[in-house]
Amino acid sequence: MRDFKHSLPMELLKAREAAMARFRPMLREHGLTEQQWRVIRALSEYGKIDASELAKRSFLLAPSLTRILQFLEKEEIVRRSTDTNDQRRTVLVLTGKGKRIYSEVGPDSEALYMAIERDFGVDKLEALYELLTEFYTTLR
Amino acid sequence: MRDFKHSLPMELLKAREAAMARFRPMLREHGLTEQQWRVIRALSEYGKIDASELAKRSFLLAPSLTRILQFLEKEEIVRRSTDTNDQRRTVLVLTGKGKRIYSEVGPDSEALYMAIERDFGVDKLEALYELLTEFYTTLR
DNA sequence: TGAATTAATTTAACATGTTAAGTATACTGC
DNA sequence: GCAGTATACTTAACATGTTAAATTAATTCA
Repeated sequence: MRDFKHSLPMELLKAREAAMARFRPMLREHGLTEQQWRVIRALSEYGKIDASELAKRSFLLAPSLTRILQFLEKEEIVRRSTDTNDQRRTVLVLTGKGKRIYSEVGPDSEALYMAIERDFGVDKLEALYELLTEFYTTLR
Repeated sequence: MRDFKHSLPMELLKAREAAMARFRPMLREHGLTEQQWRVIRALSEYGKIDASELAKRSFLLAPSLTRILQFLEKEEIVRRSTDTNDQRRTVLVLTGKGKRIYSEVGPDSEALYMAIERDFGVDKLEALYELLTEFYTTLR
């Protein structure tokens, strides 16, 4: 039987956890979870998009996104409206508050990325990105 | 601001999800979650160990492990006892049923690993393991 | 056109992730 | 030997992950 140390999902989890251990405290300072930040970031980059698109961009399952949007709407970080051409669709945008939060968290996030690049090396980080992308592209 | 496509935690998540998408249906057939399987696997490899050790081996936080062990004990997959030298510690072992489950799931898991090796390439998979290990070792 | 099907989102139910607080036992130094 | 501290879990509370089912609005096609 394969050595437990070579459990691929667990190794990916460990790497992810090592990264998140750096980001999580910073996000917590801003009162956000990782997933809420992913949604804010996606909305900031892609502007006005519907929930399906947002789910893809932020890599969240629909039920998770539903709950997160309920929270973000309550906090007045996002605003929702109904697509006029397709009433099944919800369209999301960042509010002023949402944009302000993005502009506050963004630089902190960027600083942590640069620290990771410094510690691990830009070249190796690029190689890792490359392998990861190739991996999940191949497996699909 | 960094391109959203270069979000490291998300890329790691995507890779992990691509792998789990293959394992999850198989585990479901056996009535297990990924985490329950990690616990069974760790107990099978390391024998009789206490909860702290088990948490480390299966990479689970203590509260998650507590709940998982409650489930596995109810299902009579693991048996718990108290360490005689340190009554704070819980010691876990697989039951006969637990060992049987391990022997049934193990080969299915192995087959999926071999399929991944075939699709992605053993060499690249090794390189990925290498980079991942180096990454989380460096970041700690 | 209207019944059947498909698509977008939500709800439900249960498992796990995450942080903080609680409980019981062991250890340490005076 | 005992007060104070540390350790090993467990519980609590809330957020997210995962699957299935429900709801509502579009689409299809006989």
